[in-house]
Amino acid sequence: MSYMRSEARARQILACAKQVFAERGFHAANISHICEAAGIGRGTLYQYFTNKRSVLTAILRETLQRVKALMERQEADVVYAPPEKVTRAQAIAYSAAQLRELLAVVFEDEETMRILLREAVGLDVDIEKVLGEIDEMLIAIVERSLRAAHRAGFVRDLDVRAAATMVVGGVEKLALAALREGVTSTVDLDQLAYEATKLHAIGTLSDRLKPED
Amino acid sequence: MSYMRSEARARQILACAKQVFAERGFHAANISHICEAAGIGRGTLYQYFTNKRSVLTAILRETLQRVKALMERQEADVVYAPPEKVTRAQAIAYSAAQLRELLAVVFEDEETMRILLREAVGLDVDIEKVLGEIDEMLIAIVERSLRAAHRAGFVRDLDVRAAATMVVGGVEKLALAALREGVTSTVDLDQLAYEATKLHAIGTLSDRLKPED
Amino acid sequence: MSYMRSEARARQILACAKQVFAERGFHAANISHICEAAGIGRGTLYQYFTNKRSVLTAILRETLQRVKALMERQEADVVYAPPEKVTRAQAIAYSAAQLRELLAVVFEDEETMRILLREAVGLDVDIEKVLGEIDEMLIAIVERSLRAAHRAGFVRDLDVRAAATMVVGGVEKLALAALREGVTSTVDLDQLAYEATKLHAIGTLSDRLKPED
Amino acid sequence: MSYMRSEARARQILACAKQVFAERGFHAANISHICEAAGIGRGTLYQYFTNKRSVLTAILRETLQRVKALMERQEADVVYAPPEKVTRAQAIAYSAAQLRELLAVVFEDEETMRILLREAVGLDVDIEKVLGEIDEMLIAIVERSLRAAHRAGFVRDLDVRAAATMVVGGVEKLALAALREGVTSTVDLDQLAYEATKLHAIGTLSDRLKPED
DNA sequence: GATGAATGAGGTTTCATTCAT
DNA sequence: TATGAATGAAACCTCATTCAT
Repeated sequence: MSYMRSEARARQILACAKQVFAERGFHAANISHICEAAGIGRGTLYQYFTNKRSVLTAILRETLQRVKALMERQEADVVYAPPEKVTRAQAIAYSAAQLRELLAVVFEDEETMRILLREAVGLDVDIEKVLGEIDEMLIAIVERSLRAAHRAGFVRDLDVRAAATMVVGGVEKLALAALREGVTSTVDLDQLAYEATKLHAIGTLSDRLKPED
Repeated sequence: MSYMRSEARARQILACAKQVFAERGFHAANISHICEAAGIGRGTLYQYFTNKRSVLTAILRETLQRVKALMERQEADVVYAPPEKVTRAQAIAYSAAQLRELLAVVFEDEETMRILLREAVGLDVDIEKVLGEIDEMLIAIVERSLRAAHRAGFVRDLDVRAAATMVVGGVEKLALAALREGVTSTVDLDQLAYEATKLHAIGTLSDRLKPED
Repeated sequence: MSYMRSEARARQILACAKQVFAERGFHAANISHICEAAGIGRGTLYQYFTNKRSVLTAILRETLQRVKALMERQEADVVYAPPEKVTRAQAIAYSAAQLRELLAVVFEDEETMRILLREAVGLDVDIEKVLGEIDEMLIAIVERSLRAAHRAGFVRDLDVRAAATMVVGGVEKLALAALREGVTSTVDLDQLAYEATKLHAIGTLSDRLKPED
Repeated sequence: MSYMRSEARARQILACAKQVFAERGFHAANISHICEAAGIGRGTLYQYFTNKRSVLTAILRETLQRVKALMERQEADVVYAPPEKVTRAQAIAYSAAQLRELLAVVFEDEETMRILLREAVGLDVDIEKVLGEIDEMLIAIVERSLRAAHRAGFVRDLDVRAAATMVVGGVEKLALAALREGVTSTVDLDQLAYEATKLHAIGTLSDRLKPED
C-alpha cells in the first residue's frame, strides 16, 4: 500500500488506463488490467472514477482540453499581408505550420491517438459526445483558420465548414493508415503536415490544365 | 418455425443483424435481439453463423464485395485526351462523377455506413482486418483514378497514395458529420461529390496568390 | 444438464430457494447456494427469475396466494345460532377450529414460517409490501370472523380491527418463540390454536372478580 | 476534526447510527452514512466500535437496558387486595397503566422501534440473540405481572408464559401496523394500552354467552 | 432444420475494514 | 486521536454458445 495525494493518484491512474485502453481496446481491457498497471487495488480505482466508462471519458476530456487550449493559443494569429505580396509557397508554409501544431496536440502520444481513432469509437452515447466535441473543436480550428485566410484574400470562395471537415478527416485517415501499418512512431509529422496542407491548398490538378473555366 | 432455403435464411438474418448492429452497436446488441428481429430461435442463428463476430464479419464482407464490384466496374474508364484540350471544369466534372459512384456505394444504406464508421471500429483484430480491406479498397479506387489522371497529365506530381487516403478520409468525415446530425437521408450526394472533388482538385487557395513558387 | 418443463423448473427452484433462505437468511444466501441446491447452473436461475429478490418475492407471493385461498374458503361460514343457546365452550371450540386452519396455512412448512417471521423482514420496500399484504390478509381473516361473530351476538362491542391485529400478532409471536427454541416440529398446533383462542375469547381475568363495572 | 470525550463521542455515534439504521435498514446503511451523519471520518468509528454489527448491537443493548430498568422499577408493585373487593374495571385500569409504561419504553423513540421490529430482524446470530433477550425481557415483565395477579386471585388459571407472549406479540403488531401507516406520532398510547389490556383481560366474547362450560 | 433450456466464465462494482500519516 | 486512502473479497448478473428434444 502506498499513499498518494488524490490529484497525483488520479493522474497516475489515467496514464495507466490510457496505455491499457490503447493496447487492448475498451472492452477487452479489464479494470484489473488498469489497476495492475497502476499497482493499486481494484477498489482504489473506484475512489477516483465512478465507472470504467468514466475513466475513458476522463482521458478523452483531457485531450479535449488540450485541443481547446490550442484553439485559444491560435486565436489572434491572423496575417494581414496583402495577398499579392504573398507567394503560394509562403501561404502553404504558414498553413502547414499551423496544421503541424494541431497534429502535435492530437498526436501527442500514440496511445491517445489510438484511443481517439479506434478504441473510443462507437462505444456509448456519452463517450460519443466527447468524441464529437473533440472533432468539432478540431474542425472549428481549421475552419477559423480558413475563414481568416479567406477574409485576407488568400483563400477562394468555398464552403469553409465542409473544407475544414474534409481536411480533418483526411488527416485522421492518414494517421489511421499509419496506425494500421504500425509505423506511427516514425511518422514525420513535419512532412505529413506539409504534404497534407499542400494537397488541400493547391489541389491535385496539374497547372497544365487550362485554368479558365 | 418457418422453413426457408438456407441461402435465403442466411441473407435474412444478415439483413436483420445489420439493422440491429446499426441501432445498438456491436456490444449492446444481443444475439437475442437479432434473432427476435429475424423471427427465429436463438439456436437457429448458430446453424448459419459460427459466431456473433462472424455475423458482423459477413456484413462487412458484403460491403467489401460491393466496393470490389465498383472497382471492377470503373476499371477501364480512363481518358486519354491531351490535357491542353481539357478544361479544369471538365476534369472536375468527370472526377466528381466517379466520386459520386463511390458515394452511392457507401451511402447506399445508412445502416452499413453507421456500422462501418462507428460500430465496427476498434472491436477486434479480425473485424479490424476486414475494415482495413474495405478502406484499402476505397483508397485504391481513388488512387487508381488519380494515377491514371496523372499519367494523362491532368494531375500534378504528388504522393498519389496519400492524396487518395485524404480524399477518402475527408469524404468519410463528411458522412460522419451527416450521421451525427442525423440528416443522411437529405444529403445531396451530387452536391457533396462535386464540392469534395472541386476542393481536392483545385485546392483552397485563391488564384490571386502568385502561383510561381 | 437436464431439461425440464419451464413450470416445473420454476417450482423446483422456488422449493430449493425456500430451504436455502430459511436456513441461511436472505443476505447470507448466495445465488450459488440456491443453484447448487437445485442442481442447476447459476445462469439458469436467471431465466426464471430476474433477481435474487424476485425469488424471495415469488416465495412470499405463493404464501399470499395460500392465505387468499383460505379466506375465500372461509367466506360463507357464519353461524346463525342464537347466542343464548351456545355455550362459551362451543364458541371457543368453533373459533379455535378456524384459527387452526389459519395456522395450518401459515405453518404449512417451517421454512416458510421462518422466512415470513425472520428472513424476509426489513429487507426491501417491494418485499415489505408483499409481507404487508400477507399480514393484512391474515388480519382480515380474523377480523371478518370476529365481525360475523359480533353480528351474531357472540362477541361484545370492541375495536374489531385492533383485536384482530393483536390476535395475529400474538400468534405470530408464539410461533417466533417456538422458532427460537427450535421446537417447531413438535409444536402442537391444535393445542396452540385452542390456547390462543381461549385466551383471546375469555381473557385472562378470573371469574372471581366482580363482573359488574 | 473535533475532539470529544470518548464516552460522549461513542454516544453521539450511536445516536446517529440509530437514525441511519432506522431510515435505511442495516444492510442499506453504510459505515459512511453513519460517519457522515456523525461528522467524523470513517476510520474514527472503528476506534469506538469493532464492527458495523457491534454498532447495531450497542443500540439494541441500550434498549435492552431501558427495558431492564423498567422491569426493576415495576418490581415491588404488587397489589394484595382480596379479589372480591376489586372490580374488573379497577383491575383493568391498573393493568393498563402498567402496559402503558411498557409502551412508553418501546414507543419512546420511533427509530428504536423501527429497528427492533424491522431492521434488526433476521440479520445475524449475535444480533438475533440480543433481540431475543429484549423480547424475553418484555415477555418476562408481562409474565411476572400476570403471575402476581394470579397469585392474588385476579387472574384465572392459564399458561402465563403463553399469555404474556401473546400480549407482547399483539402489542408489537399494533405498533408495526402503526409504523406501516406512518402514524406513530399520532397514536394515542393511553387509548392503545387500555384497549389492549381490556381485550386481553376480558376477551372478546359477549357476556350473553352462557359462561358455564 | 428449429428450438430454447441450460450453462458458467467473466466482469463490474460495493463496502467493511485496515493502517500510514 | 482522527483521518481517509487503500484494499480485495465477494456477490450479482449477462450473454454467447451448446445441445437435448
